Amino acid sequence: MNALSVTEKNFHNRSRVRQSQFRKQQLIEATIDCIDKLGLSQTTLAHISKRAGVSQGNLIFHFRSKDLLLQQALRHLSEEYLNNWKSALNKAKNNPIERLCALVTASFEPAICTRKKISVWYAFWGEARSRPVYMSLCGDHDQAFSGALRNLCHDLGKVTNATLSADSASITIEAMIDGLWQNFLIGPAGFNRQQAIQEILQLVSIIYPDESKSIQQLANNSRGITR
Amino acid sequence: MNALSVTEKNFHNRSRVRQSQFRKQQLIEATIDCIDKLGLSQTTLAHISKRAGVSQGNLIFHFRSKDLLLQQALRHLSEEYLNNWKSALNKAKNNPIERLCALVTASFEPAICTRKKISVWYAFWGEARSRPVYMSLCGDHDQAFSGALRNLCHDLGKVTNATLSADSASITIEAMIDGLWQNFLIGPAGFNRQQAIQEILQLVSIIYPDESKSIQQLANNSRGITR
DNA sequence: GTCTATACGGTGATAGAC
DNA sequence: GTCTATCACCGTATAGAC
Repeated sequence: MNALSVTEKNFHNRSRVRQSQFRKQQLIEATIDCIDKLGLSQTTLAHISKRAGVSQGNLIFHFRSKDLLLQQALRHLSEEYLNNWKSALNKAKNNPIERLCALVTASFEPAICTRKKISVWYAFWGEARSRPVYMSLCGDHDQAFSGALRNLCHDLGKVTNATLSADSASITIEAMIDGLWQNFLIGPAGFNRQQAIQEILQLVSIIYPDESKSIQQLANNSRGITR
Repeated sequence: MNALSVTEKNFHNRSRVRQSQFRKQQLIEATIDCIDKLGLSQTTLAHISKRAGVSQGNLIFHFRSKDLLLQQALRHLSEEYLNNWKSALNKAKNNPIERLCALVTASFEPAICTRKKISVWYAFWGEARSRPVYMSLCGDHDQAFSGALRNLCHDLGKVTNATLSADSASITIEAMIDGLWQNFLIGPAGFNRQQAIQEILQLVSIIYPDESKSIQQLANNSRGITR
């Protein structure tokens, strides 16, 4: 085996791998669609394959079993969520209140916060107790987020007045985010992302009253962006 | 048919109805256990009947179909939840802040707030989009609660200082309750009801800062009771 | 009301051609 | 990689005895 053939092989492997990855992504999307539309209990390989426009055998070929396919779907959502808030945090300036607002509003960005995806999250959460795999996939994303939020609240508590302890602030803010998410699923009809962001930033404002003006500014900016 | 026979018939009917109701309740409990332990997607008549100690045919006899059984299970949870906060509200004094605290802490009473029941709620929410029946069963309970909460926040806003508008306050408090519930399912290991109540009352305190002392008193009382 | 036995359809997964 | 054909199983629901 000479150098050239190795390069060629790598090239082709990579290309194949990429195509395979792309196909997998596509099948995962179809799976998520089905879970949203049918619920986990009625999501079958038949439905998924039909929606994806491939054969049932093809699904098994790519994921080995239905179980692993569902796990990959959850993993996909989880990583997407993780990447989203991490990049939001990276884009934010070093100012702690800006970082907090960035983290907090990230959960309501259009890429993450859709009725479909939230519905699928709930489907998995509903089975999390019976499937440790789901639980750990959910738990990992959750712990990282909680940790980042808690750190920011601690930092912020050192530089500005707070009406709650750092730990309480982070628990409160996170619970509020989760609760607002639920509104997209079973809440009032007109509820939307702008409203969610507005409410959560108001909450941050009453936790850190001295920062309310800068928070208001950030809110105005983000409103401009998301429109 | 004379008067006596009618009375007798009513008596026997009532007795039978009651026994039947009791049996149904028992079967619903088994169903909830299964949804918690297995998830909705693996909850089968076989598992439920085994857990309840009856035959599979018996289940169908009482509920006509698996679908209706699941609906009854959800309805059971929903009514239990509704009755719980309504009776908490009835027991509370007329003082608006006490009423708000009663409503808010009701969601964390031991009868309602167990890991098992929360897990089952999530299972149903996860299928709510695909099953309009579930959605409306969830939505009804939710709307009544939201309405009561909103009214209380409006009343309270008239008699005391508030850092949020009445509408925002009620949205925030409700989201916080929902988000705290999620902590029981996938949150940190040590999370418990006392902590949840403490956090939610702190939130109420910073929304209605002038009431924080009386809220603190109520918190101490409830801690004594729940221990 | 409760049981057992059974019908029937759908489900995940395999085998093998292309 | 993708398909079709096929299998073995498990799910709900029914029928009918007790």
